[in-house]
Amino acid sequence: MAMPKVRETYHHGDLESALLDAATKMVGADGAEHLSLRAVAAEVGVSPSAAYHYYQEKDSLISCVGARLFEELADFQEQALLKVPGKGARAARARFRALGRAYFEWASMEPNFFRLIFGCYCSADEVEVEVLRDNSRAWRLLQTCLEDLYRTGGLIPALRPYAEILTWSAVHGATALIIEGHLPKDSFESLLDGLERSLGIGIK
Amino acid sequence: MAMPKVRETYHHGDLESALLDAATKMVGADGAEHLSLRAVAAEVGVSPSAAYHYYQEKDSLISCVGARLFEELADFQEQALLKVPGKGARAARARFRALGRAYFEWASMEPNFFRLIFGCYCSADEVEVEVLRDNSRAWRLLQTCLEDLYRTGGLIPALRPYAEILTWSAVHGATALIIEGHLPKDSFESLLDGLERSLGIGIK
DNA sequence: GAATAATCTCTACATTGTTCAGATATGGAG
DNA sequence: CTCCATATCTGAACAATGTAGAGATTATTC
Repeated sequence: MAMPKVRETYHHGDLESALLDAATKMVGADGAEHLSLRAVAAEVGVSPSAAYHYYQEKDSLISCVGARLFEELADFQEQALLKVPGKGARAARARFRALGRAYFEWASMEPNFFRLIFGCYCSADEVEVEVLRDNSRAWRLLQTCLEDLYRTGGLIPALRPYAEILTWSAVHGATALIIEGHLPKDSFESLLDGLERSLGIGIK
Repeated sequence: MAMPKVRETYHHGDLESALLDAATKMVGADGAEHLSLRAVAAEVGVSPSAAYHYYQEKDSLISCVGARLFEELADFQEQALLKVPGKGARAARARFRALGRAYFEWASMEPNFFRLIFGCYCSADEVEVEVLRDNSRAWRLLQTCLEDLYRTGGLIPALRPYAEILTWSAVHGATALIIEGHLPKDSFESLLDGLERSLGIGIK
């Protein structure tokens, strides 16, 4: 564990994001369920109460970490997509795989991040479900990817209406099950194979 | 909150399972992350330390709750299967849907149960993954269901090798996403439709 | 440079998981 | 029936936690 920082100025300068950074790091290392507000404050070199000027309670801080991680996941998927340019069916298929792999790889790198954003700390209210989904960047990435596949003929037309929910559910489910040890790691590639074949993706 | 019990005998009689029962109830109501050992002991009418004769630590108790819930989920799915007898393709297809629905319904009834058994408290070691999966009752239910479908011709043969992982991943993923509010509730039926169509289940 | 606001510290409190010495009851041997 | 070993439970204690509030310290604005 890193030595708690000692600062010279009374005012920290950017305590809010310093707390967020420290909390993010510690969530990755130990899981959100073991995060201690006091430990975060100590790591930043500040008294426990100081945190309450920026976060109403410990759970608010955790939620903010979650919000940031949602963006990071989307970033990671976007980066993966950028490595697969092109407009044809072949490229569309490669993007589909890249998208799924990125999801799984991101989760595998820091399982505690994945657990946080899809666990109880970050669950959405019933009201905002529809809004949330349509505005989520990751969801839109998948949508355009499937639309590309559809246009280039790399997706069975009759399955188009189900492609999004099927893909997202399967990729998310496999990732979650593998991370918690209910499926072996190598089953993710099998899942992708199965998804492609069952959706008729990339049939030559 | 129920009044803490007061018992007359010094020895409780069946403290181990009483603690398990109380813990299970409280996990359902408040989530495993908010479970308090002291509260469980108080509910049973016993001092906090008494629990340590049966569970090494708080997390052991939680894990035991999880183990019981795994069985309950399998029971629930078995019950759902019993309502759909028959040997033909039609029955096999109905069982397939019943299995998926049971999974989702069980999780919807008590989301905190689902969160517990598929969260960090119940994750399996890497070593026991293979053993665990093959010995899991729920997994075998799905296996025989898909085998029935395959034999009766209600499943595209080329997809047979992928059917299990695809189905489990998709059903689990959709359930998890819906429970945490990332997908609307009614999308589960769409998912089942999509799964059936993409696997070629029940094509007349 | 003085008043006001923002930022941070200190102390305090209730609650938690956990430990351990000791109290209490139970079951079996004589 | 009695006594003793053993299983079972209690009580007090400890360190750590989240959080509240009063006060100290620095920044900002006029």
